[in-house]
Amino acid sequence: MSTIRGARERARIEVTAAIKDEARKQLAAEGAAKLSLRAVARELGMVSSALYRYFPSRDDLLTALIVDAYDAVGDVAEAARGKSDDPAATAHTARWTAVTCAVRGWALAHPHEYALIYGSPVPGYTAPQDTVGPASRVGQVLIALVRDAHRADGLAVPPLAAELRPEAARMAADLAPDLPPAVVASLVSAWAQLFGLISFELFGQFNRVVEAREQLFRHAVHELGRSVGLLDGRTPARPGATGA
Amino acid sequence: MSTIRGARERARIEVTAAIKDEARKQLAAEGAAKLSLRAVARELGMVSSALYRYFPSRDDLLTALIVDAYDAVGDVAEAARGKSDDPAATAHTARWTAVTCAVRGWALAHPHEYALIYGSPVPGYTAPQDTVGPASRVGQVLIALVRDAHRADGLAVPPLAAELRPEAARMAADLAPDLPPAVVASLVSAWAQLFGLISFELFGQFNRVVEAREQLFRHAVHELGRSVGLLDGRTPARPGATGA
DNA sequence: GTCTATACCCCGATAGAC
DNA sequence: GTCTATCGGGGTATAGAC
Repeated sequence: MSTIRGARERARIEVTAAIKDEARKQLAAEGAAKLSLRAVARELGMVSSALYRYFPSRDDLLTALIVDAYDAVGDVAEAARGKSDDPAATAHTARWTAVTCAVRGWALAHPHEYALIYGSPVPGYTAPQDTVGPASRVGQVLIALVRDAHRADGLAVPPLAAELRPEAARMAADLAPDLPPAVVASLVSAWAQLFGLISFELFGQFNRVVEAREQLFRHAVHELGRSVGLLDGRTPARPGATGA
Repeated sequence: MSTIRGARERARIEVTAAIKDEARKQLAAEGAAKLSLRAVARELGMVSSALYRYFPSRDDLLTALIVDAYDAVGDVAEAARGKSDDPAATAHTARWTAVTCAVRGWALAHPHEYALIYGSPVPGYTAPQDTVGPASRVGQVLIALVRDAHRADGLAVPPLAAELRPEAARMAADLAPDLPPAVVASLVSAWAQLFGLISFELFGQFNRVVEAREQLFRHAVHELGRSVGLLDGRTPARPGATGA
């Protein structure tokens, strides 16, 4: 009996995966707004009403795709933090570059899933609570990376406008109490700016403007790394530098 | 007879405007992917086939909305460049802040039109040539602003990675031959990063993360201004500075 | 868990009368 | 330039048989 239930569950998992795979194909063809259970069923040789046993509504399927996409890019970012281009474990800028380039690489390889999570919100769809954990993973990787750098080499703490000080303190308390508030504020900015670079490339704003996109990206994220205080070999010798 | 033609043309312009206004409302409710001529006609008390006298297809209506949106944000940016917060005409960072804040303000006031032009591309729609001019206007404003600063006070030319040098030269030749290539490359990056900040705020990535969004934005764009070489009062005294 | 059938909607686009 | 009518699609979701 347990084997029967096991077999049934296995089948269910397989069909669920097939539905999501087909849905991802449709995402590419028609976009998230037009994702339809019927079309997925048709392509799978099923009838639409059968899908409702797997996903109670179109929005639930969409949520599953969103969670999967956040997890996929989160996996890629975490893996890239583990192995950097540079063998020296202390080369934190190399890791910063590795993580940001890995995120860009995933986005270029999965443009429609990227658009699903970092593009315009799907009209009429409101993300349930299930998505907030996965959505934070790339940010967590960046925080962890900067934290490592802070502990090992210190950071060149960036300047912080007076009007931003309370918010920086609040964000730091929320996100990384062990980091200087100015670093956390710059990191949140850098996080948004990083995805700005990727989105412009992916969404066509760089058409007829930028050709060597990887070079521009690497240059920009290198500067972003500096903006959050990463030192890339230089010893601080600047007033704001913090020790390990 | 000329008055008749005038009246007809006036009526045509008014109906065209009414169609676009209603289409913009639908953009907000359903998103660009689901924009439908039929729904627009229904809401206007017309029949769908009548709309085809004004827009030969759904995509043509979409194109008109896209061009209008680019022109609207372009207008706002150009106006903000004219009048800055700071009375001193040479306060180029103040103008930089004014322009970027104006763009953000327009985006917050018109989130769906913003999503139409800076969000995920509409599936199945390819932008015709008509959009490329209007699409470049904000970028042109930023270039003009930096050019003014360059002529008046000089710029602190940012560092330029060797691998980016050819592309920077190419972009400079295309976009602003009178500016140092390193400045042009940084400006293109800053342009993308600026919209990254706005998109994250608008598309919900800052939910539960950033509260004082205007303060964070102002801080970030101030740093972006520095990254392209704006001096904000400081005299350069740095090796890369260029005179007027 | 899959099927058929159904209720009740939506769309783009065109033809031809007025 | 607006209308009716039409072609030929599309969709979500449920009921009920098997």
